[in-house]
Amino acid sequence: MEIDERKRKILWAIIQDYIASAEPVGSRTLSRKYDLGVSSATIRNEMSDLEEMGYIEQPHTSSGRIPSELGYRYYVDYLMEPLALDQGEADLIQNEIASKIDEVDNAFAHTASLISRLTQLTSVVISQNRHSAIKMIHFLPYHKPGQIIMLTVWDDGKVENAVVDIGEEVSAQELQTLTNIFNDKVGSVSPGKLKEAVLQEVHNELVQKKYLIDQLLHSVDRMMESQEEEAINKVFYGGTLNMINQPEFKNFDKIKDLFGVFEERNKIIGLLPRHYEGLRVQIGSENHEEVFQDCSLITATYKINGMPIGSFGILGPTRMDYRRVVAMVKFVAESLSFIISSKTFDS
Amino acid sequence: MEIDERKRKILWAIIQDYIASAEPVGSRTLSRKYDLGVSSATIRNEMSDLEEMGYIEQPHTSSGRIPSELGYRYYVDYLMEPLALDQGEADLIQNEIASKIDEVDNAFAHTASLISRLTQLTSVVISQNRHSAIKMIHFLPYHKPGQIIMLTVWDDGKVENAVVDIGEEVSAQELQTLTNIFNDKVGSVSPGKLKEAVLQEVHNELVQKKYLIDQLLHSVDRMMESQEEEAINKVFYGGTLNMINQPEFKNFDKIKDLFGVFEERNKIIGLLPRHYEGLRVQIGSENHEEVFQDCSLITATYKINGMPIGSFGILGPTRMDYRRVVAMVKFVAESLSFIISSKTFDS
DNA sequence: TATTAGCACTCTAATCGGGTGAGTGCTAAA
DNA sequence: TTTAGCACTCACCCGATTAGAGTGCTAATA
Repeated sequence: MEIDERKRKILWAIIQDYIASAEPVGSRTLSRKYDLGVSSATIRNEMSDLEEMGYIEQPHTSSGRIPSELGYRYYVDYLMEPLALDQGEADLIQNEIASKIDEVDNAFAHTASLISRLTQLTSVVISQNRHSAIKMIHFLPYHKPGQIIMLTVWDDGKVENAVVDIGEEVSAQELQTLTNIFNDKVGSVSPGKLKEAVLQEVHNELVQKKYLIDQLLHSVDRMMESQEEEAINKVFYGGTLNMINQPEFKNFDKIKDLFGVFEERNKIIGLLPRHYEGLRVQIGSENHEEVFQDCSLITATYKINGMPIGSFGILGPTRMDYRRVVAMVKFVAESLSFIISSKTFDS
Repeated sequence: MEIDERKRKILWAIIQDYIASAEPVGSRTLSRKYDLGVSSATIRNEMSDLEEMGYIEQPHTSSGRIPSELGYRYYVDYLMEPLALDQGEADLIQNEIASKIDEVDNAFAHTASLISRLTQLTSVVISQNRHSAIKMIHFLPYHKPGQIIMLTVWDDGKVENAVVDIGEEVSAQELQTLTNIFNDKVGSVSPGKLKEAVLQEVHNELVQKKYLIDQLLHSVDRMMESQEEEAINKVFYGGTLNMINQPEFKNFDKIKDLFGVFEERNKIIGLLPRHYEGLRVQIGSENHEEVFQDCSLITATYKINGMPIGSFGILGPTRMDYRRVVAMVKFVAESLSFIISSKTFDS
């Protein structure tokens, strides 16, 4: 059997109506509310066909039909005409991102919150801090004996500091010397070869400080490790509570499971795209997380100067307004890309 | 009317039973399960008295009785005998805190999570970072022109850094000079007088850098402000989802309101004690937050070297096991105080 | 041949009424 | 003062009934 124009129209109408009402849609409702030009009996026949083809299903005999996952998929791929975001909303989003961009984490958190307010769904931002390399190191005195401050500047512009134990007193002068030695090497040598390179430089009066230098090299290693760990993605949610309002989640166990997943940040990260750059619509069981069986997840990656560095997504019940949400996700990902790129252009 | 020994016993039994079962307690249940030495009819009479006195109430005629807030209050104040924490649990808690103490925030988060697992309730830690003063400042070169790194060491040992715009190129040499000037003053002068003191020092070749110095002073101010903002209490929750399991919260609106309050961190802060040092038991409407009308909140402050720096609390339905929770809160607050104090002894 | 009106049928959700059980309050006897 | 006994109340469960929305099928129609 083939899906002809009339079937398409009916499927479209069923999905429209179901998205709005969350109730199974019957043939009479369709013939009344949508201008299909045929009687409810004809619609019934067509619906019967659509059901056989798997696009819609009946919760029980003698109830109206609801879209199946396949139905939503067809809708998203072929029926849904693109929607331009309302200008007011677009401005709102861009302002929100732009005004908070100085504190990037802050910008993410606020964006997630704003989008969830606009959609009444749950939004999530994942920021994948990419690894970076050390560009400059400073060793500075600290007021506790046997400890110094190590300050590192990274090639993405980030500055980090740590207090490190070195077990002996070192004068400001010596720290300066060490700083110079490390800085000479750190920019020009690969991280693995730093140790070797630094040790080459150690001669004369510094030989007796061999132990100290080992300590420092060790601290640098640790700092790099901890940076890598931090680079593990950060997750920002907005409007998780909105899920409680969705009729498909009027069930305590579901809510509990859902919030449980929200708390396990790693799971969410696994569900959002990392490298894929386009827009992704995952419907129902297409996303492999049990609690999200009744959900759809629309995601896109955002980029800095063309390189994907994180993703943005909106989560809601499969019965969501795909048109609007898709437009929203696209726009947010683009705005994030644009604004973050423009801010870090000179890095 | 006076509350005599028998009434006390009956009230005690009612509360015990209700805490365990979450069901209204009837006179027959009491006479069967508790060895009160009188018939159910007598208990009925006594219960009638207790109700008149306001210690218990009836959800509806012909149901059993449940404790009123006054009843819980009486129980907590006069009936409940103290409970020693199970040794295994005590060890578990201390290990958890001790093993995570290097990252204080981490220790708080894990402690909250552990306690909520042990009690099946929600736990919350508030850490009030006290304000501190700058002890040392370094100005260092940054790789973007017109910007430098400002590194501040605070008198509680914390080290912070920030990249600041200064709008002009400054040599490493000049930065060193400025660092020296600022450092001379910053330790010895009150923050308000820093500006004055620094400017006094500015003569000769530095006069032409007046604008630069203004910029730096401004940055220092901003850093102090932002530190103060951060010093606003941090909140760590554990087991917020446990509230969903409580029969008194089998209601979507309540759950939603509750989680809404959890998200508004400031509200929680307002509910926990800041300066009060002992143990506080707030029952039902004793805590002035509408959503917590059916909750009790048991809190205690923890201290560093005798000075309260935060608080720990457990939130649950009014029908909670006060004996156990009180013991738990006491123990956690003491452990936090002890372990944190011992770690920061030399600060 | 495609469409439609009509009708019997199905299933859910809401409503109603009786029965059950836990519990109370009151009264009168111990 | 305590207790046994009894009438009464109320929530809750269960089954039957009904209303309503919707379907599938059939036969008539264009």
